[in-house]
Order: sequence, then structure tokens, then C-alpha cells
Amino acid sequence: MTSSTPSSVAPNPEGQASYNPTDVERKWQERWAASGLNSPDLRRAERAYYQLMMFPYPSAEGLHIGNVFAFTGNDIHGRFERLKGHTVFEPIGFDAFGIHSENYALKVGVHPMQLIPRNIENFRRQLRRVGLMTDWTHELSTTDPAYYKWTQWIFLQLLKRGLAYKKRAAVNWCPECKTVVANEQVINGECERHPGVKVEQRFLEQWFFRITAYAQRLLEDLDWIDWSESTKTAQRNWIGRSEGAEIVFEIGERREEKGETTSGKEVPSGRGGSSRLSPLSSPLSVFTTRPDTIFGATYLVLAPEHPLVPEVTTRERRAEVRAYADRAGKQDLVSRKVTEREKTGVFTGAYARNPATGTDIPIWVADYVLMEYGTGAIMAVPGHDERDFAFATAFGLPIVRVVAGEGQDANTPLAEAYVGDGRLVNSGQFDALGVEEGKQAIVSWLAERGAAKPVVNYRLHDWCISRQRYWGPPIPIIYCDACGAQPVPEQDLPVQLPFIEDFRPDDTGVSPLARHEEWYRVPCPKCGQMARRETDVSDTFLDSAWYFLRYPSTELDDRPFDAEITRRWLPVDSYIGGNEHAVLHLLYTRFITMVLHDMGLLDFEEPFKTFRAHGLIIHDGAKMSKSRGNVVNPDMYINQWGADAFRTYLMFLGPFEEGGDFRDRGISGVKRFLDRLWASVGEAELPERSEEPDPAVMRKLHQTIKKVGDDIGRLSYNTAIAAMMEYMNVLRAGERTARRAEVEPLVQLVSPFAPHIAEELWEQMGHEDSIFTSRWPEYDQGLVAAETIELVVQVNGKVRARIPLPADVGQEEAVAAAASDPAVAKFVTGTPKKVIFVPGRLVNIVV
RNA sequence: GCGAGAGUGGCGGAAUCGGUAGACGCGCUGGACUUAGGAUCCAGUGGGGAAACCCGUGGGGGUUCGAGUCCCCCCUUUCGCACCA
Repeated sequence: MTSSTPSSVAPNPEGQASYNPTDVERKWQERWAASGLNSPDLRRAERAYYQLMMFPYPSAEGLHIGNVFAFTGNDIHGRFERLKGHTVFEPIGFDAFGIHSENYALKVGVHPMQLIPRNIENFRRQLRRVGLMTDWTHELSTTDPAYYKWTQWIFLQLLKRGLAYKKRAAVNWCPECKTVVANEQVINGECERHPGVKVEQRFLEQWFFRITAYAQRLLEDLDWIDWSESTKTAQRNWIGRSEGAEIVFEIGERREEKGETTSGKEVPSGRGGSSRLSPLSSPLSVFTTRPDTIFGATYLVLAPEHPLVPEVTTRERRAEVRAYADRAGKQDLVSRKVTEREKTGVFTGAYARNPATGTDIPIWVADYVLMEYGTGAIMAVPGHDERDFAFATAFGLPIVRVVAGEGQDANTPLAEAYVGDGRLVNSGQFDALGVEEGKQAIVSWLAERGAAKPVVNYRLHDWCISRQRYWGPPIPIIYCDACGAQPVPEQDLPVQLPFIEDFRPDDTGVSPLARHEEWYRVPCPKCGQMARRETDVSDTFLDSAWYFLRYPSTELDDRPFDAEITRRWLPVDSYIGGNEHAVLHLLYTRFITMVLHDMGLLDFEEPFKTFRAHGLIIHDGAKMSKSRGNVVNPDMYINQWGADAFRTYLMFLGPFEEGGDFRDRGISGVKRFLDRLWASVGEAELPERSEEPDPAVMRKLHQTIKKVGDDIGRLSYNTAIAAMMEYMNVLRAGERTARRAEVEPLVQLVSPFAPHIAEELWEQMGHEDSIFTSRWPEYDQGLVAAETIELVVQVNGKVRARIPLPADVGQEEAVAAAASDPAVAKFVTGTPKKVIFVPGRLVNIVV
């Protein structure tokens, strides 16, 4: 046992001015590891508390200061909960699959199977130095076959439940990278890594998860889960629920050209019965959130990819429409959606009958309508939609006002789209209704004739999980000519990712695994005929969607997670991470949890009881970046100042949930504080100093205990540290030296922030067990309340005096004391008009 | 454009319920100790003014006995999302 080995740490008599963090920190890190202090017995633990931090991607650059900041904030909360009596589980792992690692491996020419273990080892070394309360016996990596076996298993469960399906979908294709690139990697239509190279659109067969089936539940639970409000808002926006209606339009070719509606500014009469439509296709459905404006719908627009486009287009217009659709199809997916782009489009030659007005309105094809939202078709109301207005203006289509706002009427000209509230006009029997009443009335009116129904739409799309890449878990599917797509039997999992030298993607649009026949040729699990494995791998976000379930059960290889352990430890009590994952990771995790819940494998459907987003660290007022040369290397600071000072400074430089500015000079103040703590304990331990504590100091101590505890609870670490510093200033005011009873609880308060020095001082004070097996000090409510106050005296709201008085002074007494103060009396002439008394705080005399 | 934040001394930041603006720290000034100081300790430190006092939380209005905090308008800025009908 380490306690019997001679300590390399110098003793602390005479209150040495400073201590050597290197020795202290090494000593305690070794001791924690040897004693298993941070590895709770997960099967038996009482008062279980799961303290989770988003696991890092193990980059080659090593631990980023942002990681240290986040991990430290997480650790402080975990250590605090432990001192409050919980058994805390604080695991760690590595999110090591994905395009990030793969691209880096390609760049340096090292195989990811060699690179990743190296990076992870470096991360481990750096993380250990930070002094986290990590349970290293439950470490995991998403690249471990023992882990991704269960990632593949989850895929199969979704498949079984009809929540995984395959379809052709558009992707961004960089001809230079010879691979699919994410939307985020497309800049101005060009590849991020190949400026000047236009990204193209390609269509590939891809696997999807039906997350949209859970859209409503994902939205509703946001009302009760205890998460950062900013994160919940981001999720609500991402899910993007809109209520509206689907409206059906009869479509056809025009036979008679009376009552022209496509030229001039004339208002459609609403009685356009003179023309006749000969049907070209089945009726067309559009989605709108503004059914109230249907009397102003003067044309229809289809997305270029809409399946009815060929049917709808008349023979004369066919060539032009096809050319337009082809051009739109080639464009990359990002620049297609730039708002400022000029509107383009082409007339199909066909017309639709407006079910409200009976008028025939032209059908256009334009790329400002997106196939992936709603029905891929819209009714255009240029009078009340900015995009439709711009389009109608560009192509000379009629613009009709059907909503009149304050001070407007049916004839007020429209210089731009009016999107505000108001009353319906030019809308037949619905005139004078408000916008909201109008929506309801018009939808029910149309619904009677089968022309409309209320519909809810979501912006959320199904989750595409296919990646035509190498560095991920192979999707466990086998394609057989006879039997079709077959799931890999569960007992055959994992489908191991093979080691291949040529993991670089090429321009075939399929994964590098598709070049390895020896790997993908396998017998069909159903009929035994030779068949072919799926060569795509799954998205990294699937790896990270369930890792928190695995941590407590890492030693099991026959199931993803143990039911009993899971009941004891989950859902996660406290989850902390960056807001860059506000939507994707955090939404996918919730989705997978709900699915597992519906399968009866989990008794909760929300994975994280509380989630708090931490802030970002900048350096000397600027974002850290390699090109700026201001990237902070944690090793350097830990070498120079010690992990304790580094941790404490990171938590001191700003509010944890907002981040802050790292300035090198700032650390010295925190280091000085720890040195003063060290000196105080040394002095207090001298025999001649073990006097009775000072009651005034004890009062301050109890106030500090309360404040620090409250602050840690709401992650207000910077103010907790400030409070401890303030107490230190009282403790050592003037030439004063601290007494033992005054300083011992302070060591406990400091321990979540600076665990090593706290352990060392705790030991010096004669304790044999770790400080983290002790209990957080209780504060005395009677001492917390101030005995005397400085009553603020205002005259007309201006501070004129501060008078020391007992805290419980009554109004009469307080006012009398105030009035007799010369500085106050000077401003009070005659009888006051009014006197405000706030007990324990102030008196305001109004004259 | 839409959504969510932020704007307070020379700097990082406090002010939890509408009640002392500037806690705590950095930096700076002066002093003590010292062969020495980039160590330690003590005192001071929003601006103006000799003082009494006056002014001060991005700008302008308002509510209130009282506003950094609440309401309206505007400016700047960070981060998301971006033709979602």
C-alpha cells in the first residue's frame, strides 16, 4: 500500500510559502489508482449518481484546453456529489471512429488502426494528469469490436422494428476527394478541401433511420426534461413543427384560353368557369401553413425533382422543363439553398384549378421549392410570402392582396409581400375574418369537398446513417440475389472491420471495402448462396448515440448492457457537454433511447435527467486556432503551475456555462491562493497555534460553506472560487494566522477544484482516509445570517449614509437612526413624503 | 433573413427576488522586508473634484420611492439555422 512508502513530498512545517505541485500530484494520482478509490462497485452501490461528460474524439493533437475545461467542470460536480454522500460513477471513453480520424490518417499516411491507439494512449496520459475522478476500469472506445458489435446490434433492432430502411438519396460529391462530403464541407458550391472544385450532386442508395416517426415525442419531452434552455430551443427549431394543411389541386391542360390569368395584374374573378381543364395527371397536393391566403394563390410551383413534373409538363414545354430540372439536379445541395439567389424557374404549360376561386392558375417548376419538405409542391401566394413575391415579380405573375393589416384595405397596393396579421379581403365569404379564424374556416370549407385536410409537418428529416467510407462499423447487412437484403444473424456479430492497406476512397462512390472481395463475399445467411456484404459503414453519431448505456456494463460480452445495473445507474444524473452537439448527437441519443425503451429494454425514454452546456474558451481575447498560433497546450501549463492551479484557474476565468478568456497571467492569482492555503494549514498545525477559533471568522466560514455549495450546485464555479478567496482574505487578514477549525473545512471546500493539494493537506492534518471519503461540511444556519448589517440610507433614491445596525432592526428604529445621521439630515428638510423600509437592507426617504 | 445569447473599470469578470454597481482575480501605484526580486507581506486603485459633492453598467425613451436588472425603439457583437412554404 502506498501509505507505507516514504513520501517524496516535503513536509509542511512553518507554513512554507509555496509547495511543489509536481510531487504532490504524482503521489496522489498513484494512490488513487492503487486504491481503486474512483471505481465504485456498480452492482452494490447505494445512492448511485452517474456523472457523465461527452466523450472526446482522440485527435492527434492531443487534449485540447476546451476538453480540460469541460472535463474539469464535470469532475468538480462529480466530486461534490460524492462529498454529499453519493456513490459517483464518472467514466471516460473515446469516440474514435469517423471521418475526422480517417481524414487525418489519410493526410499523414498512417493507418487509423495504428494511429488511433497511439492517440488514445496520449489522451489517457494527459487526462490522468488533470486529476479527474475517472473510473478507468470502465473505459471504452467506439472502435473496439466489443463495442461496435452492439452498435451493429442496435442497427438490427431498428431494422426489425421497421425503423431502418434503404432509399436513394442525393449526396454531395467532390470529384477531387472522390467521395461524399457533408453539407458543412461545401463552401460556395466548392469543396472545403479543394477550392475551385465544384461539388456535384449524386444519387446513392443509403440506409436511413426513421427518426421522423418520433418527431412529436422528441418535441413533447422537451417540455419537462431539465436541460439548458438554449439546447432545448435549438432542438425545437431543428424538429421544426409547423401546423397547416394539405390542399388538393386538379391539374390539366387548358383547352380554351378565355379569362386569361397569366398576364397582366387582373384579379382572378373567383368564377373562372369559362375554361376547361383536360386532366394530365392525378391531382396534386401542396402543403401550406397559410390556407387562409388561398384566394391569393395565383400559381403553383413544383420542385424540379417532383415525380409529377414529367406528367404535368405539356409537350411543347417538355424540352425546356427537362433542361431546367437537369441543371437544378446537378447543383450541389448547399448553394441550391442560398436565400439571396435570384429566383429561377420555368412554366410547365399546365394549369391547376384553385379550389377556392375556381380559377385556373399556371404551374411552374422552380428550385426554390424543395422536394424534401412538405409535398415538394406549393401554392404560391405572392401577396403574402416574400419568396413567392420575388418569383412573381421576376416572371410577371399576378399578385393579389388577401390580407389587410392595420390601415390597409383590399385595394392597398403591395410593394412587398405583407406577412403580418390582419383581416381577410378579396376572399369571398371569408372576408373580414382574422388570419387565424380564416385558416380554420377555409380548411373546413375545403375539407367538406375533400380538397383539404389539416396536416402537421416537421423540418426534421430521417437520419441518413450510411457512409461510403472505411473508418466505421460495417453495416450488418448481406445482399443475396435470391433473398434480397438480409440482416447478419445476431450471433455472427460483430462484422469486423478488416485491416486494409488501401483505405483511401476512390471515385466509384462506394466504400473502399467494396474493393475487397475476400471480405464482402459471404454466403447468404438464409439460403447459403454466395452473397455480398453491405460495404458502407455507419455514421459516427450512431456510435455515440448509446455509449452512456455501455459504460456501466463494459465487462459484459453477451449483451449491450445489463438490465439490473442499468436500473440502478440510469438515466444519467448529470450530463455535461458542448452546445455544438445541441441538435445532432443529443437528438439522436434521445431517439435511440426511445426506441430501446419501446422495445422494453429500458424503463426510461429520456437518457439524461439534466444536461448543461458548457461554454467555450478563447485565448487572449481570440478564438484558438493553429494559424493564429494561440492554441493552449495543457501539458505546458500543468508542468509550470500544476494541475490543481490549472484546473482552478480554468474554472475561475469565467462562468462555466459561458466560457471565458484564458490569459496566461491570470493563473498566478489562483496559484497564490493555493500557496496561501498550503501555508495556512502549515501554520495551523503548529502546536502553539491550536487556539480557539475566532467567532467572526467562523461566521464567515459558515457563510462560505453555504455559498460554495450553492454555487457548485448550479455550476457557478467562478463565484465559488471567489468566495473561497474572500474567506482566505479574512482568514489571513493583516498578520493573522489561521486556526485549525477555521482552515480544515476550507480544505474540503477546495477539494473538488484542487483535489491533489486537498488530499495532501488533509493527510497533513492527520486524516488517514481520502478526503473524498469525508462528508461535505454542514453550515450552521444561525451563523450564516449576518448579525449586524450596514443599513443603506437613501434620500430620493440616492445613497447618503451607511449605518451599522443589528440585522433584525425594525423600521422605526432604523428610520430614527437614519434621520439622526448628519449626512442624511442635510438632505431631509421638513417632513418626508414617504419612507420605504426594506428590512435588513435599506431605508429610502422621499422628500 | 430567422432563432438564441452578450454588451459593466486598463483587463477577466461579480451583483441569485427591482434595493450599497464594480465582489474575486489580473494589472497598476505606493510602502515593508531584502545583496537581489518576475518571491512574500501591507495599503490604495471606476471617472471628475481640494472638498462638499457630481457623473457613471452600448445609445435613446419609459415604468418605479428606487433600474445593470422590467417595458419600447435603436446600435454593436458572438453562436446556431439558413428558400422549410
